Amino acid sequence: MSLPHAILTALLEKPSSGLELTRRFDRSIGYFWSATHQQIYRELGKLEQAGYIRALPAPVPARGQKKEYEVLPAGRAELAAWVDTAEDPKPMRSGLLLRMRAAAVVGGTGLRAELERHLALHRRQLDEYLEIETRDFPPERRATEPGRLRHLVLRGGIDLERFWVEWLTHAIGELAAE
Amino acid sequence: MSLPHAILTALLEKPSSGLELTRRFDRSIGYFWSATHQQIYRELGKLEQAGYIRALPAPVPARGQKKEYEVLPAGRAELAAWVDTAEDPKPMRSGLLLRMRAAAVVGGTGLRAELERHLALHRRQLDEYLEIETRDFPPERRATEPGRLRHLVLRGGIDLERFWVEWLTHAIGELAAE
DNA sequence: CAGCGCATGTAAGTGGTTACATGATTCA
DNA sequence: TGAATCATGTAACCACTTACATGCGCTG
Repeated sequence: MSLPHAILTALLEKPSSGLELTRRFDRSIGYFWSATHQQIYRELGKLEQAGYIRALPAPVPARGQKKEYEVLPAGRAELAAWVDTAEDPKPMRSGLLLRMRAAAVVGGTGLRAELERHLALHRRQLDEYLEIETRDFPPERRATEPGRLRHLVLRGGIDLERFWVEWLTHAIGELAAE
Repeated sequence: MSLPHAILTALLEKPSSGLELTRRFDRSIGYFWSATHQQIYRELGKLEQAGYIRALPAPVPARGQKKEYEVLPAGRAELAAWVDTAEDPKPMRSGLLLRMRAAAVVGGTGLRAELERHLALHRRQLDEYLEIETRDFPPERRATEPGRLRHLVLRGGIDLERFWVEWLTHAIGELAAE
């Protein structure tokens, strides 16, 4: 039940239309809470009905016309309340680990290549995060509010990708040593 | 679309009833592909219909009676084929990181406590994995088939929990330094 | 024989994915 | 004016979650 809160956060950072939100999800919030444009439009409708956001008055309201949304006080209050709720981490789900476990039972020749492929993908993601870090968080901005929290979030993404790169490298080495 | 393959893997490791599978998911395969008993029963029905598994002949087939399943050759073939397919890693989804990003916008007083809580949970999970490692994978078994792949999978779980513990510890330290 | 735990299931609801539909704008 | 692109939306489907229902077997 977190998509609406992801959208509220994004809209507070900057009022946007549905498609703009979609794009921003693709390269920012979506790194830890992804969403497609269909989800976003549906959710925008619900949030508007709930009185959490409103569409800025548009000259010609019609299908195919851009519609900008902004967060209302009730929406900000809802988000602030949600921030202070507790929620257990969801158990992880990794198709790759599952594949590996299955390979331990039935064998399989393509596993090595699949590990290499994932390694390349995670390396690319790591590089992307590191670029964002040097661009948006120069050392002097890292310790000051409100950048500190956002930098910690990015750090989480970076360290997670590093974990994958290291584990995959290790796994490939083990498989090669057969 | 991986639950059926998780079940096939588990059944190949050891033929089981639905409830036994549920329990084994809770403390083994479920660490990287969790499932509830409702999902498992439903999926067992589908797998049986597809001819991938069969129920071992029971003395009294009736509701409330235990039903053991075993994998048929077609099921093993399906699993072997699946192991050699490619699949991109799904973008991660973390409610905690989202909360943190929201806190950067609307503030929030409970974030610190929530981080501590998650830290405790991840520490406990890490300990559990480490116990499994010392119990099931003594050093001499780690390099030999077929334990090597399974040990790599466990290693993945361990390193992932270590990542969380380290990141959370760092984040809590940063927040304390206000 | 009542109550509890084991075991298998059904039903309804939610959230996310995939495929498609429609209107507006721009530009060759 | 027709094709490409921007922008908003609908519909069907699928996986997962939550709540509940039912029957068997053992034990007090």
